[in-house]
Amino acid sequence: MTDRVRTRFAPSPTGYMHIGNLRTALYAYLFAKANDGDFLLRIEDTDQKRYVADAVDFINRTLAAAHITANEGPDIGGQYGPYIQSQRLDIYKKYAEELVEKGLAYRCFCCDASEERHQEEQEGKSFGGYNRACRDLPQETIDQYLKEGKPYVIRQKMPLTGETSFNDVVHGHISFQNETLEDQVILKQDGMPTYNFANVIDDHLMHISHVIRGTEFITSTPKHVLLYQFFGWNPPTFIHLPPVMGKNEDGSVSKLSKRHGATGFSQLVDMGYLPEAITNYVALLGWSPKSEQEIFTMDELIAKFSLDGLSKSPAVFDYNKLDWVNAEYFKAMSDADFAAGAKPFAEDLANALGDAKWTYLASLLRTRVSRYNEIPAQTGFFQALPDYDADLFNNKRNKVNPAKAAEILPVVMDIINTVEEWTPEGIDDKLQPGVADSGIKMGTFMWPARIALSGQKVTPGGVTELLYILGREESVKRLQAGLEKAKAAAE
RNA sequence: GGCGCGUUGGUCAAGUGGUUAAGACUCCGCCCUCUCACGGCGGCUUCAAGGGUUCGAAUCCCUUACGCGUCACCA
Repeated sequence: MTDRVRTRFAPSPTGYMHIGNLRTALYAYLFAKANDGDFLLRIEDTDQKRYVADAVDFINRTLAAAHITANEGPDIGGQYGPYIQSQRLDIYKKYAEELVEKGLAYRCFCCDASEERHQEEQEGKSFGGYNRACRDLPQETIDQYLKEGKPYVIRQKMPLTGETSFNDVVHGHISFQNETLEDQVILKQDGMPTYNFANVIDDHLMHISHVIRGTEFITSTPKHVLLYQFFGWNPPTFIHLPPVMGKNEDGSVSKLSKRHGATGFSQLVDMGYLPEAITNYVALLGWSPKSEQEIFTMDELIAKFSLDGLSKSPAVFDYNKLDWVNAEYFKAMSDADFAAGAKPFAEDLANALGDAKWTYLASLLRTRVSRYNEIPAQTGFFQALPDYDADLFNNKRNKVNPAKAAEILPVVMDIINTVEEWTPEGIDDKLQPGVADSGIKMGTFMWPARIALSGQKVTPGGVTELLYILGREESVKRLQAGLEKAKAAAE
């Protein structure tokens, strides 16, 4: 075999992919591409109990959205397929039998209800482990059981002494005492292989050169290494990634999961984060380009990615930083693209405004939101003037109060009456000189207008922009109502 | 509990025996300004603790603490 770099992403089909999993896929993809290698997708569905319908489709869609494309996989095929483990059962069976024949594995007829045993261990803290009762069964007994049709599993025969070690790219040399290794099941009663077995067989058969996966697999790696030895195969290079953590309510952290809120890739997209931004942020969680650049296209990531930038310690997922990254992408977008992307998040308003005004509004919003779903909160007043309090007319800094507002508002209305062309420029052409003529400071002058127009102190854009978007008729109506409100409050 | 891995500001993180310990996010202040935002400038806050080794340690060694992971016919 050549020394071509080949990596893989091997998820089990649960209908969910949080960004920790996505990151694993991303790094495997980046590393392969950075080295002109192949990246493949393999579905590890050896646990029928956990199988989720359409999960494979979901994984495909997620990877596609993140622009992570496989060279080989269930839908694309490839010369080492099939790429779905449940379709490779005869392969695992063959290799498991080979190990039994070599005396490196054995049939175990104990059939203990492992799930219950596991439960007990978890709760009772009795970390017993399998007692190896069937490890040295006499051949006659085995034949007898087989004839009776007694169900069995196949277990890996671990060495009882010595140690097994391997070199991990991020952690260095790691070794385990063989006596601590359980005679793990490699082939289940139902004929399915376990993860620890199928993984090794497939990685070898698919010529995987670098195994990139989470640290949770580091303790099972010696078992894998032993399996490679049993078969006389060269193990791949191991790269164990530190976990992505989520912040718990009490301030502690733990491995990212659904408990931590919306951390699924698709959930984040639904919130209005751009797939590119999510990928960009995730790339930086646990890997450093060792430069000050933080915004990367996928091609740049591929060009810059290298294993020595991987960190050993867990990283905490931070929405603040994701917001910032996403905002950077917004700032780099064209108004038209932003308007199009934002539309689904404010469908009614966009339709009511029409393309021209919606695009204009979007241009104002583009630097003011860090994800699309912040838009409704900032634009609700365009569709319906909120029932605001006249108290809003008070503003110390600009020396405005309801009485002052009652003086200013009529002037505003007079000015906009003179506007000929209802465009931002046309409005501003009258507004600017009008304010100057009034002798009132700009900030003071605009304050009551903004309140009357929007019913709130903070608006995306200034009065000119609000007037334009609202339209002449609606603007006058709101200014008039504001005047009444200010007058009433001034008395 | 055994085993494994980890620990640089609130978060991400550079740093590999000699640096004023980068940079980014967050937060705060100032400037710009028709509010907000953008942009510009500045500030707060860090080598988990204790022992060594060394002329010199965030960097090397040991111990402790803490965190995470793992001990399934789950992956």
